[in-house]
Amino acid sequence: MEQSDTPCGLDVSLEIMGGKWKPLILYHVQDGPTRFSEIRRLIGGISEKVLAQQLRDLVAMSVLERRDHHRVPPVVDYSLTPFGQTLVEALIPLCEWGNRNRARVTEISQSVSRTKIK
Amino acid sequence: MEQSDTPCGLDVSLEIMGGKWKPLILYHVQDGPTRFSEIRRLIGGISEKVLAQQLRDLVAMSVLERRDHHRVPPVVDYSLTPFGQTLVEALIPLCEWGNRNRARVTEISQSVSRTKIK
DNA sequence: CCCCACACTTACCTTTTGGTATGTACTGCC
DNA sequence: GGCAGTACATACCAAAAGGTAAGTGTGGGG
Repeated sequence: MEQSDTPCGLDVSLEIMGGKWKPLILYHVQDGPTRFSEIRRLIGGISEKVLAQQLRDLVAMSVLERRDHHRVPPVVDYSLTPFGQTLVEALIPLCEWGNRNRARVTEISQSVSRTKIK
Repeated sequence: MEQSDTPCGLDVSLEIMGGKWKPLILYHVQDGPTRFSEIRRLIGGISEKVLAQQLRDLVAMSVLERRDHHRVPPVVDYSLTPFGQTLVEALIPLCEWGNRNRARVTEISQSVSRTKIK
């Protein structure tokens, strides 16, 4: 399956943060411990099931740390591990690129979807 | 659907290069015009159908440029547009992160899949 | 007493993504 | 003459990802 010598590390990063939501999760957790429901509100559009799933994945990859405050009703929060912190730093240029090009990208993708309909 | 004010541009970048293969394609095209079959060989593991599809997407988003040399048997190559070049630059930190952490990530993901089996 | 909030889990279904196999028009090589 | 290679398209199918709706146990507010 792997037949190239993969000089580029993208396959590694994608194994951890590949998927629609994981980069967004990492980004929104970066300002300190964040609770489940707060992450959900920050991202917007993600379902509880999927968020729980992806958080479990990220914890398993030791990118995030889960803290259960053992209170009832439940209080749990998530924060970056030092390892996760380095990933987020590598992610920041992509954030900036996205912000710089937001207008252009929305414009292009609108014209693309218009030509698809016709 | 979009209910947060999305201060982070990741959603924009992900719209363009989200998916399993697109970042890899961009990476491998960066050294100049590259032919279809060459990209395929460089990446390894991608099918013709999917590659053709994603190349079309990337061209539609004006990240890549397609040149048909109008020869038979067909000769076509793909290269980064100036716009695409800026994206690849934002992608490089992730490559480097992946290369730095390749060993660690493979180790972790192996122990994860082991615990899943048991 | 009723309902909501919390942080999930589970069952079920739809959508998206990816893969396989085949075909195409043509040329160069043996 | 037959086969490989080129850059795809197309039909069909399998797998993965994601969404919806419901349930869980508890406590606090009305």
